[in-house]
Formats: sequence, C-alpha cells, structure tokens
Amino acid sequence: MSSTRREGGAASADLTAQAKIRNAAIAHFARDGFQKTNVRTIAATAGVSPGLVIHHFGSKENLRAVCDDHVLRILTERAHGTSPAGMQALFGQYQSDPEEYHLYVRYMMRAIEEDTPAATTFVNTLVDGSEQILRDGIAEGSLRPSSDVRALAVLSVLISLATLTAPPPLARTLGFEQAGPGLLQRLGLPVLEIFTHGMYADDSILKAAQAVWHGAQESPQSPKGMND
Amino acid sequence: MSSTRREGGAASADLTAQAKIRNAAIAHFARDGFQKTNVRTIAATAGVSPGLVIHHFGSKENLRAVCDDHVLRILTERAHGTSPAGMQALFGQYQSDPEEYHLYVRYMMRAIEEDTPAATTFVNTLVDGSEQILRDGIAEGSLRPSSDVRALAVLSVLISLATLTAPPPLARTLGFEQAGPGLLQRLGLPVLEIFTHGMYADDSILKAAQAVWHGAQESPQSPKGMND
DNA sequence: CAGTATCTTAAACACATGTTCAGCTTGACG
DNA sequence: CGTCAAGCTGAACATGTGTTTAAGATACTG
Repeated sequence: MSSTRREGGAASADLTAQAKIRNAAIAHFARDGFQKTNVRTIAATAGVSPGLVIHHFGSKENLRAVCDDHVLRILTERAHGTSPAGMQALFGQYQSDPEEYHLYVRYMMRAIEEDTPAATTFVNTLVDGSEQILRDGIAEGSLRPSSDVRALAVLSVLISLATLTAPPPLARTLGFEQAGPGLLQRLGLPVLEIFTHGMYADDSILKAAQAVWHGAQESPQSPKGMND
Repeated sequence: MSSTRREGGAASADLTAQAKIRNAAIAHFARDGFQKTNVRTIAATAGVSPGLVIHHFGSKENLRAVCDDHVLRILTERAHGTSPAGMQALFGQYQSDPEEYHLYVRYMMRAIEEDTPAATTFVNTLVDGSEQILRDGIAEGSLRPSSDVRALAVLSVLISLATLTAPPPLARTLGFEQAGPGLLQRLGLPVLEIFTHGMYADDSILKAAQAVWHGAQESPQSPKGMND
C-alpha cells in the first residue's frame, strides 16, 4: 500500500490515511451498521475528504470487506492465545479489555447479522473450536456427556454471542443502556449456575422430551410431519 | 379506517389495500430489514402503486410503526393463551405453527435489533412474564433457586430469542439455511439437557466464580476496577 | 342522473448518497 | 530547480428512494 508511512499502529493520530479511514469505518459500522453509515460520515470522522475514501478502497462495499478482514484477523489472533472452554474464551477476552474488544465484538455481530463472508469464517472457527473443547472436556471428565456435541457447541456459541452482544432492549431490562461489561457481569453468575446445576429441579421435562425425541427419531416417518 | 371493507382477514386476496400493504411491508421488513426494503418494493408486492403506500400511512416510518403494533399485538395475544415457562411458551407457540409464527418472530427480532418502541414493549413483557414464571416455579419447587432471578429471566429470554432467530451463519454450522423448525428441533434437546443437568461435571467453576463474585460484591471497592 | 367522496395511479420533485473527475499540494529524485 | 508520482480535495455527476401532486377511476348518495 504505502511505501514510507508506517502501518498497523494503535494511536489515533499519526496514522496512514487508509488506516484512519478503516478505523473510522469499523467504528461506525459497529455502532450504526453498514447501511446507516455513509461515506461522508466516515470521511468526516477520519478527517478526510469523501473522495479519498473511494480513492483508497474503490467502493464502500470493498471498504467493508477490508474492515471485515481486519476485524476477523484481530479477533481470531486473540482467540488463539487462550485455552479455556468456549464461553470462557470469549468472556475472558472480553473482560480483559472491554473498551477495545467491545468494538470488535459489536462489529462482528453486525457482520453476522448481515451474513458477511468474514462472519461465516468467524462463526465456523468459533463453533469448531468450541466443539473440540467440548469433546476434550467430555473425554477428560470435566464436562458431562451430551447426546449431540455439535449442537451443544453451536448452542454455547449462540449463548456466548447473545450474551456479549445483547440488543439494547434486552440490556435495558437490567438497567443497562447497552451490552457491555456491566451486563456481562450481571449475567455471568446465572450462566454459570445454569451450566453447573441447570435450572430445573428434576429431570421430568428432559425425560419427557427424550421420550418424544427418541420416538420421533427411531421411526422412519415423523409422527406429526416436520417441515423444513 | 375503511367503512365498508372487512378488516383483519387472513387470506391474501380480498383484503383492504391498507391490509395488503401492511402485510407486504411486514414480510419484507422481516426478511430484508427496514432499511433494505424500499417503498416501491412493498407497493409491488401488495400489487399497488408506490404513492398509495404513503397516501395510506403517511410515511415509510409510520408504516413501520403500524407494522410494529400489528405484530406486537399478534405476538402478545398468542403469548397470553399459554401457560408453560418462558422458553417453553415461545417454543411451544413456534412449533405449533412455524410457517406463520416464524414471520412474526423474525419481524420482532429485526425490531429488537433496531431498538423500536414496540420491541422494548415486547421484550419487557417477555422478561417480566418469564421472571414471574421463574418465581412461581421456584416457590413451587419445580425450579432451582437462583441468586439473581431477574438476571435469570433475562438470560432465559435471551437464549429463547437467540435460539429462535439464530443468524444464518450460526444456522449453517448445523446444515440449515436459516433458523427454523429444523434448527430449533436440533437445538432443543441440548437446551433441555443443560437446563436439567448443566454441562459441567462438577461445581468447581461455579464455586470459584462465586468466591470472586462475593468478594467483589461485599467489599465497597471493587478489587480490579469495573467500568461502566 | 348528477354530485361527491374515496381510492388509486403515474409522473414529477427533492434529497441523500455512492462515485467520478479535474486539479491542487506535497515530497522525492536527478 | 524541474519533473514526476502519489496523496488529497472539492465540486459535480448519477442514481436510488421517500414523498408530493394533479388527475383518473370507482362507488356510494340524494
């Protein structure tokens, strides 16, 4: 890209215009979404003319692709540095540096909502990693066996993402303006309680469900007709 | 609104133009979101001219408000007809009529993402109802006591909504094109397993967390400095 | 039938927004 | 200093889109 300027720094001043534009775009995409963010706003935040944005990135769409890759790389690089299981990995990362991490998590959540290629890669990495950790934990004995480890992995990722990026209406039901460290801390204990004890006092509901499930699974034709 | 035509029917033909427009708008808002849907598309789906949309609803924004209220009313009316606890309520409704219900759930999920007033009302209703059910269940003995019932209610609603409206990248990790009855069925058993047994083999993680939590809660100053 | 109110349409308008372009500034190099 | 390449700008362009408006179609009323 540039021959003489430095690249990849963290300070806001003293950055390549490309980097300033990219960072501004990431911030706005994360906060307001891709559609609601226009090129002029990004340019203004980056302290740059609108034309330069297109000059450097070709189009708004391509700028999004660059931002996607950038955030994806940051997120996956960090995820590789940790070991604990699925949710703990995400939560731990988050708690360690909420301010910066929250931006990237929100960005990725928006990407997931809009079904971007980078989002698919990210989710696949998360689910595959989670599944592996679950299998290891089950083999090791620290986790209970499951009838469907893959689905459990998906579920744990789903819960992690939902907890990290709870939409404002949900966050407000606990008195928070939006998802963040406060909400996460409030939800953390109930999550762990459920993950260790469950919430049902007995296993009657599970037993009933298992009976229906097994009955449906072992007969070639489903009892009620399942669509999709 | 109209004096001679009927209102509130379910068939697609033989409906007020207002109703046709509203239904078309709901379908498109649910599928593509508010921003990506333009008035001309709604009009085309409703078999109507673009001008008529504004003539009847004043503006696209107001059309959204009308759709919000309509979906909110449908969803809350149905929710009142059922008794079982939080997740079961939503899941049960969904399984009973996935085709139509899925549309409204997706619509409401989009509304929640975009933080619409109706979304706040819906979420509040859900959380409050869930909390009440949890308290009843705990008092009755069918549910385990919790250290934070309110947070648990929020969490269960969060899990319900996330499971019902899992974004496509997540759904694809289990081989589904998008969230729907198939995904819900696949995730249902793991959910119940977690809700009855948990997933941790022992309570070491919970104990550790409780120690930290209590230590942090009972000392006036937080040990590490919690922001937000 | 005439009148009138409502429904509906097609074209035009106004504005936001992605993109292009001609030119200005800056700095390196011979 | 002269030249050139690259960074950068501000205005203009093209298009998509919400909205307005004038007129036509339709149905009910006296």
